[in-house]
Amino acid sequence: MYEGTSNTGFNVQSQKCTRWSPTPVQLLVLEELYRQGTKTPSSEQIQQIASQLRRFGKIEGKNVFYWFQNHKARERQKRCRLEIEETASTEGKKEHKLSCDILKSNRE
Amino acid sequence: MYEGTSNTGFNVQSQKCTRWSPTPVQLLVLEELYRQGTKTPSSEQIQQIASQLRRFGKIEGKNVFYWFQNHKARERQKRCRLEIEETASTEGKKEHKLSCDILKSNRE
DNA sequence: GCAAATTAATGATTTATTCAAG
DNA sequence: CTTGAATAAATCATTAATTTGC
Repeated sequence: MYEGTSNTGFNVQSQKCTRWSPTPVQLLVLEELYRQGTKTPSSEQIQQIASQLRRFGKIEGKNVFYWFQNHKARERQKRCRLEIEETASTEGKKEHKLSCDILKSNRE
Repeated sequence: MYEGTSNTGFNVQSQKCTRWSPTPVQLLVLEELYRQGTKTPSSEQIQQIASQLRRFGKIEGKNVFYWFQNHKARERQKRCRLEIEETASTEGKKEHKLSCDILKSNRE
């Protein structure tokens, strides 16, 4: 894992320059931006977002950049995992129309 | 419980149910399947489960589909009641207004 | 004990997302 | 950029538990 685990109890997470993590409000705003269509912001957008979010806590452009990159990747991973899970029993994509058929019977 | 104790004894399961509800045995089997890893069954699985469970009472594929959807969602709800950030009481309103500004400026 | 009234569970619908065809 | 496929989240609606007064 990380290096400073043992030794005397220096709290790596508390005050010094550990890795950035968003404050709750920053996270809320980032998620909202993502939802509204900002998936891969340009560097201009990144700087703008960072400077406005700086009001809620320390943040840099690269943090914003990484956040969007990671968030997009993880959303994709999540969906991939679900789809694989779903089709695990059958192999192909042939069973992908599943629930629609099932539901259609009583859907009028 | 289920059957009426005395003279009002209409069999609840037999005739006049608008919406399905699982018999105890059906519920046990569904829960066991879920516990064993069937979270979002494919349509094939759904049909198999339904026809096996039909032995214990009236049931359709869509009932199975809905049951897994609801069960998964509600299990998740009960396991995820942390991180209520929404409004941090005093700071909440002020920060919310500001985040709206941020979103507006970045929207287009 | 038993139903009417009320509350808690949960089945069924609708809505808002996601990724990735086309 | 638009749209298809497929949810999962949010919501609606009805059933079962329970509370309550008699």
